[in-house]
Amino acid sequence: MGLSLYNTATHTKDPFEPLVPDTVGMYVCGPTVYDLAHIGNARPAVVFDVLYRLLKRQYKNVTYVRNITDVDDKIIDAAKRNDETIESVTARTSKAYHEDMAELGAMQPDIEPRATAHLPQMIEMIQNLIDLGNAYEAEGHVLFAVAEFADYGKLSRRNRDEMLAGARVEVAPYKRDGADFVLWKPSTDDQPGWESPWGRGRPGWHIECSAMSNQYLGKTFDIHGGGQDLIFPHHENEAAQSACAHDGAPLARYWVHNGFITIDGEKMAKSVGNVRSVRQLLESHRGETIRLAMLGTHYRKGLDWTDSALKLADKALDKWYEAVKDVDADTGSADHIDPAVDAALNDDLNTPQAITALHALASDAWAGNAEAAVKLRTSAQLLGLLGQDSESWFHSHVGVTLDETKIDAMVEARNAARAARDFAEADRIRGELESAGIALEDSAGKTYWKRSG
RNA sequence: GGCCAGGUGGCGGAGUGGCUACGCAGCGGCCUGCAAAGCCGUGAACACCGGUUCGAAUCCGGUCCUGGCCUCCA
Repeated sequence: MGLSLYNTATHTKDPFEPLVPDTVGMYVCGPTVYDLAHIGNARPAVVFDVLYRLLKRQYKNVTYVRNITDVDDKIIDAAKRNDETIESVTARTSKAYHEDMAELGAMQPDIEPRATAHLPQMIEMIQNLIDLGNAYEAEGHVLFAVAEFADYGKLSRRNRDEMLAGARVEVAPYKRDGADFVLWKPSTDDQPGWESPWGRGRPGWHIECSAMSNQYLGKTFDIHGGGQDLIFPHHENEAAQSACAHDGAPLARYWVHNGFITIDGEKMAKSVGNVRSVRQLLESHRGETIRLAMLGTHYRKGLDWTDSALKLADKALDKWYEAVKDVDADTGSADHIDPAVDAALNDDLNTPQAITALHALASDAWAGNAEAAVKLRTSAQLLGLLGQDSESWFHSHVGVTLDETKIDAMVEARNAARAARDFAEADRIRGELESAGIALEDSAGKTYWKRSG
């Protein structure tokens, strides 16, 4: 079963063939580190993590690059606002990003380049574009000359005339063409800056991805991913710069974009005041629950984030962890992967379909099919789920108030009461645990407890 | 205004021509000291109007509605 991916460049689901056999390069636009990651930042991290896991299974050499943008005006603003240095803002928020993504079960990319560590490469590429006549210097800025690149607008399917007609911002007077965009801009003394042939300044937003992807993955690589909002202008501009700098070689072969998240049907935005940080969600939900809730909708669709979706995910995980109770967490062997899960994922990452197949396995496992339980464990791990022991899943919860030794003692006391047929006492203990958020389950001679609510 | 996605049962969510997923919730039952979980059974949908076809949620045309982008944004 071969992988196919919906390619924004062709608008069709295309069979995936790497440029070099057995070798895949994937570049995903990572966070601008100026604030805590919100769930919109988390979606691509989780979606491309699933793709990464899938690719690693099928190809020998997979290189996953996800950048960290640590030079940006939003960072400058945040530093001013918090009366904090820029380095402190970027160090603090990228650390938080790593912690939060790890909680969601997202693996670290192979390479995580930082923009500020690649200034020489960016400057070189910009100079190269000037030399080739694709960029020009004007009032301390360097601008990309859109008119010199015939394919500009192809990826995002828009033409320059329409864009200019719809433009809602003043066009800077030094631009030759209203659509020209900044490769380099001057910095004032209180802004971060680097020496360059055009004076002290800093890079425009798009150039870092072109320079860094070139360094780690080469002129043309296989998969370029990110959120849908990046198609224009970010990816359009990256593609234009890179193609011009590389004699027309296309930047990426498959462009993969995830859809947006809304909150209770509304756009998530600072102006609406409904931005949910991952950190905040982790206060009341386990990371794995958030991850499953995210994978419950196909990645290209809009995802409405609601409490009921989280409850659904939590419930499903309870059921699955119960079904794989007797299967070690690290049983994973490719032989046990369910073909239906595999097929669903290979079909443009159809995670909802894969989840359906997991439900079917859980049913079989519940019916006593031990092989199905093993398959459930190993197949779920393709989606980065069911990676922990069932007991630690059930016992883990946020806001723990009772310690486990005490719970175990109470469970024992209750079982003693049950054995003595003192059901009033047994129920009293059950009630006490319940009000502390602990649910008991008597099954097959053993009593399990788990966190509820 | 331009471009791009969508509109599926009470809710979530797959499905590109026929076999009417799946999960949650509901209803009836089995099981259980109680409970939970599980199991069996069950009702319920394809925005609207035309068209193509033996047959359409699925293809074509139109209408209405929703979201995103066009400016920083995952």
